[in-house]
Amino acid sequence: MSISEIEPLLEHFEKDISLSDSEKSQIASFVKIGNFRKGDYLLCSGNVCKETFFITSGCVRIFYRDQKGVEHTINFAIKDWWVSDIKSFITQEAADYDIQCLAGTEVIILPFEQQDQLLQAIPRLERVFKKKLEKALIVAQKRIVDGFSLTARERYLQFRDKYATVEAMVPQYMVASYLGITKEFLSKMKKELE
Amino acid sequence: MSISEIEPLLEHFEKDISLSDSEKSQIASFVKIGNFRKGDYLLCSGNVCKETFFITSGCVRIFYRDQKGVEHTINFAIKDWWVSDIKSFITQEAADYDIQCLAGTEVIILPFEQQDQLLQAIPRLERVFKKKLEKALIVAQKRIVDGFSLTARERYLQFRDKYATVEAMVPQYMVASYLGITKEFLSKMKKELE
DNA sequence: TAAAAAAATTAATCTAGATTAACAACTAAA
DNA sequence: TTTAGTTGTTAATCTAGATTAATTTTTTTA
Repeated sequence: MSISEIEPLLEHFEKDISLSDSEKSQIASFVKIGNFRKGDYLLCSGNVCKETFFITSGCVRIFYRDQKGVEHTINFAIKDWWVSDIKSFITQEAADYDIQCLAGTEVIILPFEQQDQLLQAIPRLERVFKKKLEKALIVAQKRIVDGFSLTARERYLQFRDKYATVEAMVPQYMVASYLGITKEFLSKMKKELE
Repeated sequence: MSISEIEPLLEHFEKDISLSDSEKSQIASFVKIGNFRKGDYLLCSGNVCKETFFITSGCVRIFYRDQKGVEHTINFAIKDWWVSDIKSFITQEAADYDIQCLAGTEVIILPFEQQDQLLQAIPRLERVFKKKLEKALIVAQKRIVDGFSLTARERYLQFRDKYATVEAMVPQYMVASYLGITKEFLSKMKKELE
């Protein structure tokens, strides 16, 4: 890959650390570009998650399909976010989750083996990846607590507030599955809210 | 601290990386020992979380007290687990959560400033801390999904299975608050399960 | 050892949100 | 421009789990 093609990723890294030109080309040599259409899967549960994706445009969701076939959205990801099934990626075992594009989506792909090499080549990046994990954990803990302490309505209002961009990009029934409620109930709630 | 006093922490680290004797004494110089009685707070919400705790004996829980004063248990921690309010610890801003001892508890304390120094002194430890974060994130994501896809009964059975040790150490109403149900409902469920 | 405090149980009643099912609106392709 | 697929709405009914409140059991402390 050329440096210009992975500019969004470099900018993302440079929020936390600064990079020399040679480091930039090193990074470019470890990643590749992916282009996907709406509906495409970046990962299917049951397969091993062999790469992490950095979204440069579009929108994806990661979700779990339960025993009854009901889908539960774990997260949406848009521009400047990372996605993967982290458990599968780390252990290189079968994934529990699916990752699906909700629009035409461009990603920068960091394969498992290259991630190791990348971190060996530029150990300062450890900090960046660590921060990413910390942030994700804080958000996940908050979501657990919110699930316990807030009503569906309060969770929806909070979501609408914080993720307006996402709400505009995804079908309503996926928002419901992110909030942990049925699409019917979300529809009812939205009507009440006018 | 002497090396022998922090043996459990060293063993914990040595699951992932090996340490020289001089590194061990370095570690010892960064941490201190804490001894708390049942009911004591390691952290009160509103204060800054100035340290991470590594539990060597006893049991603690981290919980959130909501607007109505209802407590929601985010996690229990026993021997060989770390606890802190990670958001507050990282940002050094006021904590949202409380950490309370549920029994006489011995901890090894790693203060905020010393963590930095420790990681600078022994950069290989970054990997250990990263693994810790990854594991915590995987568990948290699973918990979100379980909250959406399982009944209270299924969640309880799973908890009982996985955390039998913890269940034996903590009052039932805290298990309920971990599962996201009321103590009354847990009591009813347990009766049905016989 | 009694008294007080903390934890657990029970049962009746209530409700947020699920389920079901029919229908309507929108989108996209042929 | 029709057809089929996808997404969203509405309304009736149902239920897992909450709430309330009284009572019992267990633990702690004096």
